[in-house]
Amino acid sequence: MVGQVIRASSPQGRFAAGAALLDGRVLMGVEAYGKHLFHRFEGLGDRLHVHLGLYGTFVSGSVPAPDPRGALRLRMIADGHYVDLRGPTRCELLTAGERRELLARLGPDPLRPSADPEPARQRIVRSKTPIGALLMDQAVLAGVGNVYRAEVLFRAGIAPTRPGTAMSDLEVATMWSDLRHLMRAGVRTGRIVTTAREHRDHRRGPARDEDRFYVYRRTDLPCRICGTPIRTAEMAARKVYWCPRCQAR
DNA sequence: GCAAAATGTCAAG
DNA sequence: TTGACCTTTTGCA
Repeated sequence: MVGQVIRASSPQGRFAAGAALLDGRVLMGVEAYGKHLFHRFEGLGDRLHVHLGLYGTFVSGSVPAPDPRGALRLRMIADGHYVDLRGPTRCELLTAGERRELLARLGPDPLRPSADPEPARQRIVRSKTPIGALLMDQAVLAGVGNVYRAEVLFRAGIAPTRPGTAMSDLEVATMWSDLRHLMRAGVRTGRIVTTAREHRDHRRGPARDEDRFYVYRRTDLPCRICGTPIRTAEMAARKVYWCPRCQAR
């Protein structure tokens, strides 16, 4: 929709004032930092800031858009397409200063080509906090969530409970490049798949849903590598999953 | 029909 | 660390 005049509305009403400000403006660009999305509009200093949170979703399609149903926070229409936003934890207009403050609280985002992992490495190796909690901290790394935390630790063979201080520089560097690789694949395909082809039951074609992860949401199921039942526990307010044998270190 | 869970964050204590 | 919040889907009765 970039370059198009956007028709914006908030059928639910919670973002009615904001939508009215956006309506009729040209969308100039859209950018993501970690889990935060920013839209820039012509002639408007503020930017639209969207954070989906746990259950926010964008749904898009070709016009005509279906009649608004349920709680539809924001609908944008341009160039024969609509984009519906439901359930976000944030949908607001931010001034340049507010945006700067928000970005200042974020660690490097593995998806951004220019990101420098060094600040993340320093925070990790200087912290006694478990690596499973550090990976969820957006001030350490921006964009990593509960799926990537569990999966990247499995792929590295590292227990989520390991303190940051017990992480080597090489292990941190390896996790960073693995996150970069996995998250880019996620952007490219629109879904998260962290299993190597040879570790899926069906090795040809796109991964089936139940084949996408090594440990995430696989409590008590056998580890794909060693058969040991996958364990789960709360860490950093979310459930973390790991294989007690493959991630014994 | 209702509870619980879900790729998350923040304020309060 | 806990509870609140945003909304939909799924599983159970």
